[in-house]
Amino acid sequence: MKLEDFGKTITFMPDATRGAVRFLTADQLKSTGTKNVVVNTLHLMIHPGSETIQKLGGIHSFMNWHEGFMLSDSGGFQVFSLLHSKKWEGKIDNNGATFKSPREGKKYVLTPESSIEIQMQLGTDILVALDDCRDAQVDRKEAEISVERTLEWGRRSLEHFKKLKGHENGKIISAVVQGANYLDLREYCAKELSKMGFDGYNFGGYVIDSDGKLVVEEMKVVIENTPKDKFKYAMGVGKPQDIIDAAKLGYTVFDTVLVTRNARHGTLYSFNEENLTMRIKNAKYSNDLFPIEDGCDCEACRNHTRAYVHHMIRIGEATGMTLATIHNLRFYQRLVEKLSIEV
RNA sequence: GCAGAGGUGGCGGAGCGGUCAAACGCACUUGACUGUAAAUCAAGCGCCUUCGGGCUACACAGGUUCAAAUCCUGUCCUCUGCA
Repeated sequence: MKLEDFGKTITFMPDATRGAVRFLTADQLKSTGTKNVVVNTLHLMIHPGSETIQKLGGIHSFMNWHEGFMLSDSGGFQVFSLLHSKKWEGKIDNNGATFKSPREGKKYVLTPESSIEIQMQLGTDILVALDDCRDAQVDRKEAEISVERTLEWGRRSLEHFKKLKGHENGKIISAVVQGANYLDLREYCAKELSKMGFDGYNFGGYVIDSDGKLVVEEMKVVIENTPKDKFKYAMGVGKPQDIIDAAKLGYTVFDTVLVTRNARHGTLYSFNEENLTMRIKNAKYSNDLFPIEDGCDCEACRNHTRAYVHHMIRIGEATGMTLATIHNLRFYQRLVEKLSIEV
């Protein structure tokens, strides 16, 4: 597939935040039908460092992943999940964000320019402009700050991308639309970013409200106010139903941590279950000889019983997490295949 | 046999007169996780309940006390040292 066709069909990208989809080897990931994956700028910047990855031949080669494209998230989500939520010390101003890693006590600075620089060094194909990500329900004033900063950081990111000849080097760049749950701010942010001319537009912010519902109205506004011929990426979306709903709106690119994290925690997906999920750790599966999902062609379902996966996960054996992750990712790829046929 | 230590909920292990249905782990039951500081986190976990509370419990049997898992006596077990 050519990079200009990215997002023309629905794609689900697992998160390999620190350079691996947790508990899977590249071959195992490949077996799930996964093509494109997401890595994280901040986490790879801290370990092992973007220069190191560059010296080692780039992230594709480092991870031995050649099935599809790699997208690097800018670190904007960590501005929200680590700094705004005060899990890490640091500060955010109009120039950028400073993260103090509690593990090494070392400071890391992410500016629009440095984020792009790092992403170029990583060697990913699809870059993301740095943004100031916020919760879905921040107050109006905070949302306005977030939008203005995201616009300015978007402008600077794009400028730096061009300066480093991103397109000439075979890369594309997307921008993130912020605005929390204020529809007019979403519209404003989308329109302003669109004027700048990015290759794709991402719906950013925390994608679910306090009731756990996908913020559909906000997502719709962003679709309506960004160029039709550019890909739309719903960052962090989501539960199977959320992906179905977002795809109906026009989003074609998805990633979420839920698939793999749920797998590790024992929540598995199945089209045979009423709400599409089953909790494999539940006592009732302890002597169940059926596969996780009848009809699934993944390694876990072809070779193992629910009882086995139940046991492996309960005793904390890594094999259980691996099998569960393989199954959940295969489920998502099958989900996306179904959606592509319907769309 | 002698000397010492001890017997607490499914297990390990606190408590050593009242605030103890009993800390803290583990196990168990259920739930949550949405651009990953998550192999994490939360709730429940004697029995009954109209959710106010009630009942039975800390080896067993007695006793002291207003009050005992906690103090005393006896019985039965377990472990460690010495013979």
